[in-house]
Amino acid sequence: MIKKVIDNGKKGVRYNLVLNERAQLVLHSIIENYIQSSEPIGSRTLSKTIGITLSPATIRNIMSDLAELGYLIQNHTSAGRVPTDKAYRFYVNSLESPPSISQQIKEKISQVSNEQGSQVEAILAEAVRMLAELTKFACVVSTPKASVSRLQRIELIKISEDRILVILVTKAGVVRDKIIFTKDSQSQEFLNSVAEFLNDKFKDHSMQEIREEIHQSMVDDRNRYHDLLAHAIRLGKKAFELNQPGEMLIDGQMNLLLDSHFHEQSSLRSLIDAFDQKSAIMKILDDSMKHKGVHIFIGIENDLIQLQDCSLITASYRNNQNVLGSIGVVGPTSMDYKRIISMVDYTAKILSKTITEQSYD
Amino acid sequence: MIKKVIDNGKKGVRYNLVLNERAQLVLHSIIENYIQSSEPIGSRTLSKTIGITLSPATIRNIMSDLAELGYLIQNHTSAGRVPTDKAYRFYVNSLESPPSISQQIKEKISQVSNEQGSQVEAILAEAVRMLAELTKFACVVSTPKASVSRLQRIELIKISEDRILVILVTKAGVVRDKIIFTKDSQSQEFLNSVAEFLNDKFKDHSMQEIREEIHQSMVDDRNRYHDLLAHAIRLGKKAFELNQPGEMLIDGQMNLLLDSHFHEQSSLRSLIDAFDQKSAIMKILDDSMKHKGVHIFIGIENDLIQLQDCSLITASYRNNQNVLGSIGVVGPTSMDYKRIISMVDYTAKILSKTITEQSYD
DNA sequence: ATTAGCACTACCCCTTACTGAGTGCTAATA
DNA sequence: TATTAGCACTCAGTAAGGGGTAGTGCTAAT
Repeated sequence: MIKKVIDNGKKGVRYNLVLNERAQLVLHSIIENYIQSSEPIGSRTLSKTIGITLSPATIRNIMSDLAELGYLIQNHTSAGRVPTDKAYRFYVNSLESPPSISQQIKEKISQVSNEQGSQVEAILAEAVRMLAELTKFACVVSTPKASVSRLQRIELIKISEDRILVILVTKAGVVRDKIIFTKDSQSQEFLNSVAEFLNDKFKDHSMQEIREEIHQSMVDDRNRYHDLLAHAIRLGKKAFELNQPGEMLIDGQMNLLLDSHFHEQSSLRSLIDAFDQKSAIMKILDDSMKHKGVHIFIGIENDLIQLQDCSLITASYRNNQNVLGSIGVVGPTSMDYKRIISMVDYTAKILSKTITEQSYD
Repeated sequence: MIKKVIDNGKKGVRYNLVLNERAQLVLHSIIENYIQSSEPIGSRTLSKTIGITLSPATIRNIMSDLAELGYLIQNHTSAGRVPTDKAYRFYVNSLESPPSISQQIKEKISQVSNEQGSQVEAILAEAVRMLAELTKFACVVSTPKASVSRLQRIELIKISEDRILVILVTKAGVVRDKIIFTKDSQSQEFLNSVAEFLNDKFKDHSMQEIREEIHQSMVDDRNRYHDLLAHAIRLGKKAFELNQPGEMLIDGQMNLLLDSHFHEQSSLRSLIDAFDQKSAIMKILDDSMKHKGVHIFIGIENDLIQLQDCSLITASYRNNQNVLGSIGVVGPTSMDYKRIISMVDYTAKILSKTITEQSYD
C-alpha cells in the first residue's frame, strides 16, 4: 500500500518521508508517554495528555500513518500503539545533545572522583557502580586498553628462583602485574639492568609499539643470544606479552532482572550469557571509543543479537593524551533516553577529569 | 498440645525427641522427594515412592507427628507437607561427610588448576565461576586475607616525584599494589635501601605482625626522624596500611534469579542487596575460615536476615601454612545438599592444592 | 499398631460471561 | 479538504462457576 503520508502542511498527498510538525508532536508524545508508563498508548488517552486539542479520531489517523511508516506497532488489534526502534531513533535524534542534567545528579556523580590516590581500576569500579545505581540498569566500563596506553615504567622483581614478577605502570596510571617463569635463574642485579634498559628504550611508547619493536629486534638480531640486549629483548617479549584482553567491569546486571521489560525469561537468559562472555560487549565498547561523545545503539541497531531487545548508551573517557576506554548503560529500548544519556555523558566527563589528574603526563 | 511422639519401638507414649527409625525414614524420604520436585509431598505419593510398604494413612500419622515436632509444615490444609529448616538440618547431619562425588564432576573441577602460572586471583575467579556453573547457584569466594598472609617480598618504586608504587608479594603468591603519595621526594636508590631493610626485617612475618611491629617501633623510637630506619618505618607504615578489606568474588548471582524458589520478588531484592554490600557475606566466609571442613548454614541459621531463605555451604581453602579464605555456595534451602556439599568440598580441596603449588613456602 | 473408608478442603484448570480500552471505517460537519 | 462523531468490532483481563485432583483428619475395623 502506498503511504499517503503526513505531508508537511501543503496541499495534496505527498510521498514524503519527513513527518510534519503535528505528526512529530504526536510521535514524540507517544514515546514519552510510553517511556513513562511502559504501556501501549491509545488514541483516547493521548488526546487527553497531549498539549494541543486533537480528537481521538484524528490522533488515530495520525497513528495509523505513523504505523504505516514503521514508527509504531500494535501487538494486536484493539491494543494501543507501541514505539518501534525507528521511533526511538527519531526521538533520540530530536534531542538536544547532551540533554540537561540535574544539579543533584551531578553532585552524586562527582563523588566518584572524591578519593585521592585511588588506582584507575578502583575509580572505574566506583563509576560503574554509581552509574548502575543511578540508572537502575546494567552498566559496563572497559579498562584502559593495554595496547594504546603508553609505558611509564617497567620493573622486574625476582621473587623466587624460577619466577620473575613483572610490574608495568602506564602513563594513565594503570598498574599491571604478571609473573613469568624462567628456566635460567638470573640475579636481581641483572634484572635491574634489564629493566633499566627497557625503561630507557621504551618509556612513553605504547604497548602496541613496544611489542612491534621487540619483534623487530628479534628479527634483526637473531644471532645475538648472550648479551644484555638479547636477554632484555627476550624477557621484554614475555613481559609485554601480557596482552591482557582488556578487562571489562560490569555492575547492576541485577537491575535488568527486576525490570519488567525483561520478565520474559527467554530474552533474559541470552542477555545474561552475553554479559558472561564479555567479549562481544567489549567489542562494542571498543568500537565506540573511536568516536567522540555519546553513542546510542537502539535495539536492532546492535550487531549483537542478544542485545537487540536493548538499547546501549556509551561514552568514551580519556586522559590528556588518549582515549582510554568507554563506559555504557544497557537497558530496555524504552528507557528514559534523556536521563540516561545525560548521566552517561556526565559520568564519562568526570571519569576523564579524574583519570587525567591521576595520569603521569 | 502435648506431643505424643514417635517412640522408638517400645510401648506407650514417650516424651522423646529422638525420632524412631521409621519416622526418620519417612522424613528422609520426604526431604529427598522435595529436593527433587520442589513440590509439597503428600501421603499417597510418598507411600508409593518410599521403599518399605506403608499405607498412606500410616504415613499421614507419622507426618502429623513430624509436623508437630517442627520438621514439616503445611502451607494450607489439604496441601502436602514441606520440610522446614529443622528438617534440612536433620537431613544434612545424617549425611556421610563428605558425600561422594562423580568422577565426571571431579574432572571438571580439576580443570581449575590446569593453567600454569596463573595468579591467585585468577585461580579463585576460575574456581568460583566453575562452581557456579556446576551448582547453578550463586557462588562466592574470599581472597586470601591480607592480615594473615605472610610477606615474601616488598618493593618500592618511584614512579613520579610525588608517587611511590608499593608492591607486596605474599607467600601465598598474592600480588598487591598500591600507590602512596609523599611530600618529600626520595631517590630510587634510597627507596631500594628502605625496601631492602623492610625485606630483611619482615620477610615471613604476617601482615598483622608487621603492622604491630611497625607501630611498636614508632612508639619506641619516636625521636629518631632522619635516619634510614625512621624513614623505613614511616614508609613501611603507609605501605602496610593497605588493609585491603579482603576482597570477595561473586559469580552466578543470575542463577538465583532463574531459580523458581526465588521468584517472589521481595526476598530476591534483599538478597541482591546483600550481595551488593558484600561485607556481611564476607563476615560469614571469614567466620567459616576458623573451622575445618565444610560448613552448612540452613535458612534461619544464617545471622544475616536476607539470607534466611537460603542455605549457604562453605569450605575453607589453604596453603601449607595457613587457612587463606573460603569458598561457598548460596542457594535455596531445598537445594540438593549431597551434590552441593560434595562439590564445594572438592573445589576447596583443588583450590588448596593449586594454591599450595603456587606458594613460596 | 495399622489400615480402610469417608467426608471434607483447597488448589488448579477450564469455560463462560462481562467489561473496558482500543481500533477502523464511514458519514457528517466546519 | 481536514477533522470529528458515531458505530461496530476486537481482544486482553477479570471474575465466577464447575469438575478434577491431591491432599487432609478422623473414626472404626482389623
